[in-house]
Amino acid sequence: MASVFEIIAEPSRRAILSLLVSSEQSVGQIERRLQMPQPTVSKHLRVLRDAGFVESTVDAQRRLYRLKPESLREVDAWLAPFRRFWSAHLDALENHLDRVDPSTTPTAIPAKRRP
Amino acid sequence: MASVFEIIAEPSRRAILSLLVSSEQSVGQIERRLQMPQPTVSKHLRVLRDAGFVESTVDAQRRLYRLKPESLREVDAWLAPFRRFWSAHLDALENHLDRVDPSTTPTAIPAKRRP
DNA sequence: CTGGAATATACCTAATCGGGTATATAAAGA
DNA sequence: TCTTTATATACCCGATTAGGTATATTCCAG
Repeated sequence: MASVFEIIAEPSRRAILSLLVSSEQSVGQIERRLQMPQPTVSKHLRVLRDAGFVESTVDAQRRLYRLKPESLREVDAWLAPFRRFWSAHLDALENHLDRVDPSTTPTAIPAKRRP
Repeated sequence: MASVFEIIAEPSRRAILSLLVSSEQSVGQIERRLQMPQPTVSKHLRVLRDAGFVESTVDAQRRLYRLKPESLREVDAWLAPFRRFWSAHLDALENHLDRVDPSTTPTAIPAKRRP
């Protein structure tokens, strides 16, 4: 299981992560709250732990899992260049780039917008 | 191909999206820039278009693809609750703990540390 | 030390997905 | 018209993966 993006592609894993936002939880609590079988929970937690999304401490027979959200920064960072698109003027870009000549390499990267 | 998260789980698709940040590109341009075979590019573009990540206009035989990044807002929104974790103060977490839903409270609540 | 609770893991299977190749379609140019 | 360019799609295949079931392990209670 390679990338951060593949980890959070799984709905159950996102649910687990979101659940852990509020507080740390034992496997059994996650199991009951998310209504999924225990082996499924454990398996996803294993993936999340290997990827550095969560960490666990031992509490008797229980394992308490808590969030370690540094990994999600990678997603946040990847998202950054796209934020400027939905933050404001998108239409000027669309209209102006309609006539781009694609015959040769389009190494020219247009800046955001030129007033 | 269901969720936004599954769409961007694919490295090639993320590469295409990142490439389109600078400007719209034809299929051939994407093919050359990312060094991937044309059917692969077309297939990923199809997925991205169906998911609303890109849109295309016809330019003679070419198709020009441009970003339509509204879909990525969903990722951004999902990420929001986690940002408070890596943005310094841990005490914001405790405010969040008040929002724990007690309706699905499991039978055994560990009395570890509850005020 | 025996039984039960909590968690992890091994195994199998079905479904999905991405890459590769070949081909279809459409438009431009000779 | 015939050819070339540009893109889309159909098909097959190998790899990955998530779910389900059963079992192993660990720890507490009696």
